[in-house]
Amino acid sequence: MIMELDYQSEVPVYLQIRNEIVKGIGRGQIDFGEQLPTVRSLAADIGVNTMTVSKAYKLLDQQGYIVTDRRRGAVVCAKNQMPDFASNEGHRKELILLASEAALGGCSREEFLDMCREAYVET
Amino acid sequence: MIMELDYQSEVPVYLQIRNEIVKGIGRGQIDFGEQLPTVRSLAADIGVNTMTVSKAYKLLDQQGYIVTDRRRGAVVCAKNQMPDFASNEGHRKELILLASEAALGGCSREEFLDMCREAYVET
DNA sequence: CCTTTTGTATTATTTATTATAATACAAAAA
DNA sequence: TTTTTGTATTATAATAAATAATACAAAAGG
Repeated sequence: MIMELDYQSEVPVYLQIRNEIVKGIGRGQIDFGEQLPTVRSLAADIGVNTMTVSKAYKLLDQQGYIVTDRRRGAVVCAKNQMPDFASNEGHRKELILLASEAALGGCSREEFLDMCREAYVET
Repeated sequence: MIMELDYQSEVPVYLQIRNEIVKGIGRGQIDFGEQLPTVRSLAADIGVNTMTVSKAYKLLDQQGYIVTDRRRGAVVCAKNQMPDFASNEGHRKELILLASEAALGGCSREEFLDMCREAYVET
């Protein structure tokens, strides 16, 4: 599994792993129902501790992106079981902050929306 | 100065202060060129340590939102001096992650753009 | 049966971050 | 001269992040 990590980033590694997997599912590089690599193999691949990957998987499980099972490993949920976006108040607040920064940073509403449109990849 | 802080949040207090000020400027609640409260008064207002507010001001200064001066205090920059948004790669990556989560979470591209449009308040 | 594999729990340790506290400083303004 | 400004300093405490080594329960494969 390809995974771009930035060890200089202020974003913790386990969160970066979580984010990369979410983007992978969103882009279609990881399929719904697909079995993720085991924590041990992924940890070896990217050169981090087993528990760091486990922490990422646990978070993905808690957020409803995957189901982890001691016996079956980690499996991506079905499309219709993914966590709802519109009802997530945290995401709304993130968008408001980003939009504020955009407005201050010289982006008109339409320019901002163009960037948002570009960020959303149709599957 | 009104400031909503969540001490249960995983976002550090100094970052929340920074974010609230950026949103305040973006919403027009804080004017360009306006003098911000002193670190001591804001710290007393919201009940945190002086250095916590100082850290927020220092970050805002480094990012180009305000100018701090030992003698003149903290002053919001002019509109045309605000940090550029479109060229900020970090913001692009944030948008891509959000868009991925939106796509997985049942938001069509248009629904996602509606949320983005709603988040951007015209001044 | 036995071995392997699974995610995770546990314990210990190290490092970095966050926040508080009390003090101090340089320099402009009053 | 005194006050006010942001910030530097030093110390301390609490929390978070990452590593390390080990262990466990339970299913799967042989």
